[in-house]
Amino acid sequence: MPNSTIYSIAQKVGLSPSTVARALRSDGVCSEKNRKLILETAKSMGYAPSASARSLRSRKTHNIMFCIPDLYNDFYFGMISGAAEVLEQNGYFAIVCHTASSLKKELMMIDNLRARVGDGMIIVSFDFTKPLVDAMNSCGMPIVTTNIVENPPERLNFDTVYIETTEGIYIAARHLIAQGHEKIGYIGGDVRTYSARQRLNGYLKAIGEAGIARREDYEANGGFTRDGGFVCGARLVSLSDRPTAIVAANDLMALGALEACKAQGLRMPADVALVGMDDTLITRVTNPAITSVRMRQDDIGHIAAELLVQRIKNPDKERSVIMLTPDIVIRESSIMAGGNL
Amino acid sequence: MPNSTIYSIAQKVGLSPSTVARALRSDGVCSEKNRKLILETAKSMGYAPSASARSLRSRKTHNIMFCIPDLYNDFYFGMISGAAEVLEQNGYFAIVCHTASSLKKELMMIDNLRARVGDGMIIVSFDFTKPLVDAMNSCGMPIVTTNIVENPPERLNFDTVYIETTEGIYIAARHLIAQGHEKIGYIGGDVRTYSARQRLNGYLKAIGEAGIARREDYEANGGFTRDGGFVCGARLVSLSDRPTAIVAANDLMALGALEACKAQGLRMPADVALVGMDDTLITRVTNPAITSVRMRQDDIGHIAAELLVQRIKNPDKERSVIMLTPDIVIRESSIMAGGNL
DNA sequence: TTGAAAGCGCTAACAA
DNA sequence: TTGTTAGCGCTTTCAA
Repeated sequence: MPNSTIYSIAQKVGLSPSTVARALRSDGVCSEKNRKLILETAKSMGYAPSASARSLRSRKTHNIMFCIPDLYNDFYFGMISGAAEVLEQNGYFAIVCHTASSLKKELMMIDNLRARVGDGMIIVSFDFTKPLVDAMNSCGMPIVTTNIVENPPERLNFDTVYIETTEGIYIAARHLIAQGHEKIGYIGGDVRTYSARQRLNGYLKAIGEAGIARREDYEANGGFTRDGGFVCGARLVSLSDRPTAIVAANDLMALGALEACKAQGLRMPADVALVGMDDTLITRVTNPAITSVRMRQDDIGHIAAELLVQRIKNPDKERSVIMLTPDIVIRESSIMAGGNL
Repeated sequence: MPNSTIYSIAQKVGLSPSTVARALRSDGVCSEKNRKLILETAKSMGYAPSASARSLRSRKTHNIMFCIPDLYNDFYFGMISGAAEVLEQNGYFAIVCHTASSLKKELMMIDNLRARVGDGMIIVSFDFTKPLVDAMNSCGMPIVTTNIVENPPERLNFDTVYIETTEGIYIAARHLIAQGHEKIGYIGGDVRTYSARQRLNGYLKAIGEAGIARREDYEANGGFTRDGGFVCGARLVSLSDRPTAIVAANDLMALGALEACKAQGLRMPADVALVGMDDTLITRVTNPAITSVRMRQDDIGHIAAELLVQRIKNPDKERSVIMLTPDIVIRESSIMAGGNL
């Protein structure tokens, strides 16, 4: 059906193609009489402008590619909708691309960007390895990342908005300390990864500042999985000198830890208090609901989109790096009064 | 950076643009020597083919638009990945479009499809109202829906793959009946909606077949929300003649019902058995884990993609309507042995 | 206010 | 195997 063009319309109404084109765009100059005629004719002929012809000529697609490593994770929803909102306001359309954390796909997306599938890209990735960073750097198109690159080359050609992970865990631990806890266990990840080190540092900083001595037996590596959280949680709470509170470096591990506590018949938060991280749906479903650190996904999306729009308008502007600070959403798992199993 | 074209490359290597174009496409005929030269030159010049030029000329984008009403719902993940897999195998790239259940956005997406942003569309929508169905019908592009249209006009121009909702609830109730339950409560939705009526019918069919009399006080409208499930669940289990099992028409309501049972100190499944629907993540997080009807999202995605690919290859083929039958994933909430609170 | 003409970068005949 | 040519449908000068 959509096979009519400005030419076929022009022929039908007896005007030139350029007049038709002008009439069709809201901004183009055209007499009211002709515009009305043209619009009606276009409609009756089922006219739809060709996106490729338009963007070939105008060098604009009005699309923004939004690359997500894992759609199966509600962590990214807020980011997507935060960004989409801003993008729409600026006349862009967000194309969500699922990269499944695969470098190959990520590189493919960069190629698509270079092929002008979109006018710019927001990319979320677990690890910005050298090949990816190089591809992004040399691609010559506006890109915004939502993580900081750990060992960046001397010059990065893209903007970044990120949230302080270290601070997030710090806040979680501080919250527990403020509740009077002094024996605080920590379930994190493999410290060979940057992200896991950042988080552990947040924990260490908080207990250090509170004058609490570090205890190796209070630290565990749960691998960011629910099972890992369960195993580590079980181990922590079966220590003879049991921690009275646990910080888990993500909600999945917090869930595992919660289950471990229940399995051992411990009341939460009365016997063990718990804080997770990411503020995902899980935290609202468990019983007790889990206090969690909110990583401000919506703000990240918002700001990423704004940075991108600015960059498209002004490709030569200085690189922006914006840091956000997390906050904590307090639920039943960490509050002394009114807890139940 | 990606500003080199086949012309600039042709000039540099001293060959014609068409030779360059042929060399660049893997299928094009070209001497090995020249191809090598061209490929190297293209790489050194940072060449990236223009997606819009290519698709303007070839009338193909190799994109498929995948419209989802609610990204904040893991129900659709399986569908997306199931479809993406098939699409990728066929050389297509899935563009995920978030319509947020808004008719306006859905119509916008149809317009984008008509503008050839993609070669076809898979659309998931809560309600295929007349304006939407009309737009899809007259758009002249390949479309696949994953729901059945309730009151279709005489002729539909798109393929459909859907899952029998009625059957899903039927299976859920049958499962409970097979466990020996005779007092089975039902938490559904507003029967003014098609989907809620379908589900209720599944429940009625199952108990009818089992010779169990219908009891109005065993049927509740939970509005498909967690809170609704809680209220209805609480009401059901406080009946003097308490049901020993509950079918909830989605997992959110099942969660609410589970919480209501716990709140009343009832053991699950010993005192009350429970089955939900949709097999979302929730079911694995609760304690006990909730038995749920799996709506075979991955298969739906798979088949939708296959139907679409076929339709693109052969636009004139007969309309296909494929019906899938749900199955049930049995977890702790409905099995007599080994249940705990 | 309208029209003519050129060209965005590619593909696809066809000819050499 | 390579080159020539003619568009795909639009936007964008420039001229009328």
